[in-house]
Amino acid sequence: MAAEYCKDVPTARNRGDEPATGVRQRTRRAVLDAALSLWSRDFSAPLGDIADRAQVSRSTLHRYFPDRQALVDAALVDAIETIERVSEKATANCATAAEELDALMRAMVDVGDLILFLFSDTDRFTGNPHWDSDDEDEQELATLITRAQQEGALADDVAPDWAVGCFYSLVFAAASSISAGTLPRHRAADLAVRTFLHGLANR
Amino acid sequence: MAAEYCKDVPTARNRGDEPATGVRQRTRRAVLDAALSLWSRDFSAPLGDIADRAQVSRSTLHRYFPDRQALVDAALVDAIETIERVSEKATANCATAAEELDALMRAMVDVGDLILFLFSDTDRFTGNPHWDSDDEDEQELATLITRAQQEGALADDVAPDWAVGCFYSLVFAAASSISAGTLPRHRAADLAVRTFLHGLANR
DNA sequence: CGATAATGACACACCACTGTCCCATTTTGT
DNA sequence: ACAAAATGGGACAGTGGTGTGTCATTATCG
Repeated sequence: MAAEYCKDVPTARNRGDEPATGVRQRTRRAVLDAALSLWSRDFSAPLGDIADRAQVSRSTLHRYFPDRQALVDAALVDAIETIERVSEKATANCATAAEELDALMRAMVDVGDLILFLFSDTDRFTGNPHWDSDDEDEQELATLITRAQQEGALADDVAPDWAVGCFYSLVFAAASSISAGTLPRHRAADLAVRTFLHGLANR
Repeated sequence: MAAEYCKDVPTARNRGDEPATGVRQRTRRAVLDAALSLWSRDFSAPLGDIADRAQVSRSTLHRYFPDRQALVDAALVDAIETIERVSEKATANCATAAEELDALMRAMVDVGDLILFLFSDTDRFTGNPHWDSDDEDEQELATLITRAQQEGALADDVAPDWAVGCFYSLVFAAASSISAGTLPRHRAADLAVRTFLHGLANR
């Protein structure tokens, strides 16, 4: 018999990248959300659990994402896209670098699950072709921090690498507090911003 | 035939809790260290990998820890014990609460792998009978923070819960930087302490 | 040296997750 | 109402981690 079998339905690659009309786009989104939601807490969560969370059969999940790796990749790019979109929107009209850091951190806290997914296990995506997109973001954050140092908002003698790691860690902490119900969202964001800006400010 | 079979050798429970002479104690330690080292980065690491890291056959590993859960429990209590011991030693002769926080954070950074193991996945040990021991530590840290607030070293309007989470997050960040080779140990510890104390200080 | 302790190397059976395939059923759009 | 699209629900084999057990070999200690 012939070589390629058209499986049963889509996979988004079986069709010529048409915008993925209504239904398909929605279930795809549901699966991605479920994956991000579960994998942000436990990356070893099986596909069956994700399908359940997405209220979809495992069959359907496999139709959209042939294997686990495909879903991982898709979740990765989706998370990065969302973060970039949210970040850009949040820092649209900021005067100073400090303001920008403030807004950026609050935006990150709002999508804390994605941060957890991306950074809770550093070498989870090493070697993934899509991971580069995020390196750019980190670089962008590093330059933003340098700018804040030049403006005097942050101390000069702080290693930018530390500032970046510190930034994400505090977002992480805030997101954890929120998801654990320890602190209300706005309060957690306030504290994270305050801790970051004061902690790295000039003495 | 009788009920219980003595397996092949120890398990530490088959014998009457004698101090576990030389060899046994050493291999047990090697396995625990391997488990903590691997699980601190990837909790789904299989027992075979741990046995390899400990330079021990999987058979031997199972002789010391009958099943995965037993090793998890043992690693948990061992990590907690180490942390408590190190903490106590570090904060032995501190005058102020701020000094104590400083020393405590540096001590935590030194055993960063254990912190990663314990806190990288919050609900990893929920329901574990041995997990309580650590709750006490967190409580102790909370009271220490309250004391620092009374002494004026930390701001009053900071929620103790946040301070605790923030404390561990910064330790986490420092440990990550060190293990990634981004920063030398002492530098990372300095920055973490500085960020914490300044970040939560009065304005 | 000799007895016991400790280990290594396998061979299994078991189970959960994965990926594939098929077919019946429901939903969507015309 | 009708055809195509989308889904659900299985059955199935492959795979990797786990736990148990046996036996031969090595290390340790009296």
